[in-house]
Amino acid sequence: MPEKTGKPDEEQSAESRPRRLQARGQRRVAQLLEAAASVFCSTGYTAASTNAIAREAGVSPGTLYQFFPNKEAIAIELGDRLMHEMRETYGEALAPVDPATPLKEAVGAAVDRFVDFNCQHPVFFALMHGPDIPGRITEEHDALHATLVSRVEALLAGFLPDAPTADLTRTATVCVGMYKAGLELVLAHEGAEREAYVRELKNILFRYLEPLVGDRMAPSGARGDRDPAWGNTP
Amino acid sequence: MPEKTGKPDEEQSAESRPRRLQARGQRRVAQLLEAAASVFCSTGYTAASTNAIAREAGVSPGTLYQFFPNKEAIAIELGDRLMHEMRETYGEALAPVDPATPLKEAVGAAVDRFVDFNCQHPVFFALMHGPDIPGRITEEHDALHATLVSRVEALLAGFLPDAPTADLTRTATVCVGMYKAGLELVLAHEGAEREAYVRELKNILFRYLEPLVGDRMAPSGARGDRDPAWGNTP
DNA sequence: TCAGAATGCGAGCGACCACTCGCATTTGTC
DNA sequence: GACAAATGCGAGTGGTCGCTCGCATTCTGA
Repeated sequence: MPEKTGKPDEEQSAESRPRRLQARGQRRVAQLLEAAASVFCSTGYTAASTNAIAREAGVSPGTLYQFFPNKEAIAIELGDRLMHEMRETYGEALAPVDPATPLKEAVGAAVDRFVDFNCQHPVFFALMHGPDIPGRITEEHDALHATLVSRVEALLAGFLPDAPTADLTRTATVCVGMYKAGLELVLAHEGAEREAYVRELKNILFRYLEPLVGDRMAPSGARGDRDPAWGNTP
Repeated sequence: MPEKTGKPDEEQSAESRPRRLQARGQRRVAQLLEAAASVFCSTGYTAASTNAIAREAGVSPGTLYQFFPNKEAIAIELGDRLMHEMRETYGEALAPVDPATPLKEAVGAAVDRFVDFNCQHPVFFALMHGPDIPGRITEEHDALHATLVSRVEALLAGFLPDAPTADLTRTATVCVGMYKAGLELVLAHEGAEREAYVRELKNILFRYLEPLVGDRMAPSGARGDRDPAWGNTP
């Protein structure tokens, strides 16, 4: 629809933005993305209306469509920017794990990184876990998910070279699933309680993996040195 | 609503169903609920259109509204029937736990019960976890969630009488959250792989709780008798 | 047998939403 | 200053969806 008459000058397919964004335009785009993040966060993707996003940004619906060809493109641009910032902040390989680090610290560091990012960008969780989101976002989410799983799988393979691949994949999938569930709990609380849930998430993952990895990675000798169970302040 | 609350004089507020359902009508209701379950399962609540439900049931939209006042009522009736069947199957107190049973068996039995139910009624999960569902369903879900949390909390309190209430609540919340995430993984697989995920879910919960409960409930003596790690067939 | 209730239909209504169009205003560039 | 491009507006358009209405058919009970 956005393409006009069938003239042979084929620019980029269906680009609705002007060829060059002025400073004002870039400001508008940022403004609109911020508003979209807010609306997506509070109502989810499908329930968010483009008119509501425009209103939140203080512009008219027409202005919104001056910069985005459709509603999906807003979510995609938002997702792309978040993804980019994530990779930029935490390196190209998400949460690279050195096989020499003790399991406890590896888990703790990975959890801290991702929790930090999600706490600073709550819309990321909303976009990646909404059950209604459109195609492109789902692709990005699936890609991220696969990356996470295969990375955890690789870490586990270093500890368990003899384990069947199917078991490794399953364990990695479980880890990522538990991380997501824990992240939801973390984001649902604030302050000290949030920190407590972060600790519990680390406990979950560590205790799940510890018997698989074995004593090789246990920080001290006997397994009897039980964790303080409640409220071990890091 | 199958049971009519005893209102003496005034007509029930906005009751669209006929006063007495004939056999045909009861069949239609069951048919419509089954169709709704199918549509809700595949598209979620909000994306499911009443016309699609009617079409799936092989009736006209008007017929659907002969038996349900609105779309929400369909989901509510479905939720009520599932809730009722759940309580009927597993007893009024959901998964009642005898404080004398070992932790491992208690966790295993509870997980098995709920997994069985959710595998037989996949729409239950869809209804209870959709982010878009209307008020009444959310209330029911919250009630079920609170029941689960408080029940786990009570179980933990039996093992840890000295622990602060906030910690008990948090641990119970984590357990329920992990159970939900595990259930999602279980439902996403089939056959042998599904059973493997069930075992992993039990492992997750057991290993998380074991260090809290302590050796008191460990089945055998030394903690060195590690689980076979992979594929312990119960 | 027959009145009235229950069941069934499907076109259509109103509301909402993603998105468009014509036109006015501002900005960059020469 | 002049011109084009970029920006901005908001009523309007087409489509979907929840739901209604009038009317036809089938069943129940006396």
